[in-house]
Amino acid sequence: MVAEVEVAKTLTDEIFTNLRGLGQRITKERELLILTLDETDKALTPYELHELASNKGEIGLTTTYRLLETLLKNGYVEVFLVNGELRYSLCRPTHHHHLVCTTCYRMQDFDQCDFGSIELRDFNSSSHRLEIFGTCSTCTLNKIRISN
Amino acid sequence: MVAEVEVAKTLTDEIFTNLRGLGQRITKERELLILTLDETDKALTPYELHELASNKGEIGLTTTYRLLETLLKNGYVEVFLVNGELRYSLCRPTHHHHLVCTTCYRMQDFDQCDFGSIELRDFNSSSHRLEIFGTCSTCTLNKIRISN
DNA sequence: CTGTTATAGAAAATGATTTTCGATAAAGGA
DNA sequence: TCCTTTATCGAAAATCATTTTCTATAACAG
Repeated sequence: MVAEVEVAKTLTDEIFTNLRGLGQRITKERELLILTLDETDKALTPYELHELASNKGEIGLTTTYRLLETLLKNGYVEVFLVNGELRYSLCRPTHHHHLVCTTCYRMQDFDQCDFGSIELRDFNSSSHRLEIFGTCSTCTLNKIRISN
Repeated sequence: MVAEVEVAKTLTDEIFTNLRGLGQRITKERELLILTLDETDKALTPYELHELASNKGEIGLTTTYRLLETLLKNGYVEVFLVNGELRYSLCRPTHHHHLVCTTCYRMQDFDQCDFGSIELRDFNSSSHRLEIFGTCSTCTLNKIRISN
């Protein structure tokens, strides 16, 4: 028996494949937007994503909104409400939580989570969300530097 | 020595006092809005709050937005992003979490929380948020009833 | 009761998101 | 490779939520 080599798919490839499987087309615009989302670890507003992607090719803002909606529906993007704005960040549709820097909007995954075990009375829980807000190490250093 | 009887203030009275302390005025409109928020256990959109309060008196939508902003700034209201909409719910400015019914938007407080103890590398955490989404007992019953 | 000033509310402005619709191009099949 | 089908694109208009502006009103301190 030949050992099957399981090639770890990148997240972007997984998304492309999944969207194609749903009968959707991978256009150069969508590819560009998804790659742009993947390259940053910040949670972006639709406008910011559009700006970033526009540096690499022509993209409409409408298209940006449409792609975010599609990704959201399929669990490949999460929305955060930070400082009153909605920000989007690429993710795998699996269980995880986030550290959100409220200064630079950089995100880190955070996997410690005990909530499978919590007992709830009279409530049929389907999902939960844990977000930890604060300042990342880079922004903490910058603040110290600025105040000196 | 006479034992002081500590009268437990209602949340609404606490808010009125606090706002007055900040030099703000308690108008009949603000009173109406705050009482309306207090009477429901649902998280409301600004529009819904305005509708509800309008049943009891004349209120402008602008005033509704302004009050929500003030309460938010002072920690007496929390915002939730549910099904793509922002919803507000009255709360005490203390540490707690929520069960959110994604069907009727009713909220319950939820106090079990171990996150004081979590160790984070390279992240200066200032706050966190835990939201448990699901279906409350009433909505669960309704769904069963409807499907039969 | 009176004066000061925060607040109310209508209307306009803004800003974000969605819809519309003709033109284009992705992907599957011949 | 070349069609054919049809999902997607993008510009513009429409919509919707929220904020700002401005003047009249009313809360509350003295």
